[in-house]
Amino acid sequence: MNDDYVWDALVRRLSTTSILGREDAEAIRRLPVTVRSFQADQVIVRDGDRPTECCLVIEGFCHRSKTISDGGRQILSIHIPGEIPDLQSLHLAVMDHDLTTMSDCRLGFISHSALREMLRSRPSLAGLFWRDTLIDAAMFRDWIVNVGQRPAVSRVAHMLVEIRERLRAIGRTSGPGYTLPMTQERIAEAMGISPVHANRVIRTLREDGILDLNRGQVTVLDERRLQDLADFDPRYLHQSPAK
DNA sequence: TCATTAACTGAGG
DNA sequence: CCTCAGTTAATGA
Repeated sequence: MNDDYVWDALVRRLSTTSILGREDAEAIRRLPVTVRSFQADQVIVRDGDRPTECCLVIEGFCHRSKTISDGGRQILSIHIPGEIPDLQSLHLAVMDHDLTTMSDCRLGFISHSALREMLRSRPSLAGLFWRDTLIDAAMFRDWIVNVGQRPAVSRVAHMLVEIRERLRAIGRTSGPGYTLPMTQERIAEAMGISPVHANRVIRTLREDGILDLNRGQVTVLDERRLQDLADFDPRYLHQSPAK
């Protein structure tokens, strides 16, 4: 049940953002986990739920979102393997947003009690998970700035660069492109623009020879201009351990 | 279902 | 007047 691959992305990610000792890594790998497969667009945890376990993304992409009364949905964050998007449910009893799969996913569920026990007995890991939560908050701040201040073309460019850098950190991409299973409608929901405008923005990126986005396949055509447009400073990802 | 495009509209600089 | 973006609607893959 504790197949190594389940934890690989998480251990790799934590080793990138923090200093993860061998014993701490082994303690993580000893956590009891239930692995389940999900299809795309399945709600994992719903706004208002009171979860008793946390969800580790093992394979696939998820997002967190909130829906307002008129049905409009804002995607708040995108999650890749090695992340625990609802870690907050460990300390906040009631979910204040939805967690949904964006692609077919393999997810690992870890009980709150097992996580609490591990964090109680290993203060170094408690500190490390705290740091992870703060990085999550830093990413939210960046997301707000992106959606609130940048023009739509930069917004999309910024998000695509961020996801690429995060995939790189866990060794899931290296070349000039990567796979991101998002429809234009979902990109629109993430960027706070209409689907039609998302389409226009993507066309602009393609026509300007900066980047192509085709059925979930991202291809970078001009790295320099993409960086310029994205206005991307990776500091907020905190991918190097604090000294 | 998802992507594409045109046409029109309005806000704001 | 120009750019950006929302809406509507038609059409294509």
